[in-house]
Amino acid sequence: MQADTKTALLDLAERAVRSRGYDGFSYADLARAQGIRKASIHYHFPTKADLSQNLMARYHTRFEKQLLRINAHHDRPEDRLDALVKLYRDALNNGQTLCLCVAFSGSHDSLAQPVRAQIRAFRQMVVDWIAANLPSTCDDQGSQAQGILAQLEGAHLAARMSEDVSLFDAATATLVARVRS
Amino acid sequence: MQADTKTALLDLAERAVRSRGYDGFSYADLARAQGIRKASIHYHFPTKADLSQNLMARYHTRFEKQLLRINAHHDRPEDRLDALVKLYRDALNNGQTLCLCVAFSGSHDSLAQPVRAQIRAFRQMVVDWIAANLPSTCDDQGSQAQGILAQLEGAHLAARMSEDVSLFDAATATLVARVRS
DNA sequence: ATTTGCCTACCTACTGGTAGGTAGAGTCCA
DNA sequence: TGGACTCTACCTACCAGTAGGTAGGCAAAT
Repeated sequence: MQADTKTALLDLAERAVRSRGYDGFSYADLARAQGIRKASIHYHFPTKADLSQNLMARYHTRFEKQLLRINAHHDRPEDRLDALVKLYRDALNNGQTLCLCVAFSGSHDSLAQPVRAQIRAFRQMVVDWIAANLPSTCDDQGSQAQGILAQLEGAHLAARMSEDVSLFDAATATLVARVRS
Repeated sequence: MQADTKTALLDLAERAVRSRGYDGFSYADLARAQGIRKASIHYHFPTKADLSQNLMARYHTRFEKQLLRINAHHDRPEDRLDALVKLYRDALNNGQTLCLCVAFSGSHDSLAQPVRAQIRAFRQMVVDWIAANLPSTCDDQGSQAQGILAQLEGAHLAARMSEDVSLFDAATATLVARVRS
């Protein structure tokens, strides 16, 4: 089952990047975890850059789908923002993993150019969604959205460092309140 | 000049961690940059964990001093917050480096326990300073402060990924405005 | 018969860390 | 004054282990 192994490898790699960083995991780790040999990983993903691109592409589409689901389930801007915060909260996995985008950002210099572009595109996609779902009374929706995403990602970092999701809650408590006001 | 070399190594290592991450630099890199042999680095800092501890300790005291300087130069809470934002902006080095604390956070699993504790202590120190310098009209100063630090660190990530300091400006534009209101 | 998905076996370069040595400066005692 | 000793700050040479990556083979499925 090619597809199964490939997907399993992506799952393992995603968890690895999000918990240990891009420079913190190796093909050997992946091979061990999946129970196959290192060379077989190269069959599915010739290079680490290639693996990373697949990782980001999948993450992008998956995340975008979740944003659309939020739109489908909630009408009011405040509720949509609430749901976004919850989405990021879940992504934390109890303080064990960062958002893939945040995890990659720390290893900027080690990343291949296409991956960097994908990360920028991902951020822009999320910022655009936030901006579009801000109450129309907000002024300067662009900076508002950038600020909100920054706060969400920073809250991830804080919670990850203490392995404590309550730090995420504390750091985002003001978020929705700010938008409502 | 023992002190000079040791300081130079700390400077190099700090830049390395902040631009490439903890798992993204090696003793060999440092040795090359300083023009001495790898083994000589081990003379000054027996292990990488030891080096990291020195790094964080120095960063903590230096940063704390800068916060005290802000207090000495500004009286109004808004001005102090403004100065803090400027401090983080400068730390970005034009999108080339993260805050040391953020840079370490992504490699959580690779860090020695004492270093993790130092990072948590650093964050707490900054949060306490922010909380203490919030307008007294603010309610829930704890979450406010956590939220502000998160936004600053998230803004760092955004700017780092695009190597563009203007993203930091966009992501922090709402910050002081929020406190003033 | 070819493709798929894995394997063994290997490569070069590098990882953090260690063993043991040495030039030179400073200190201490006679 | 000069020999004995110690300390600093570096060195060469090495260790086991790991990094990402490659060449070529083999069995099963299509």
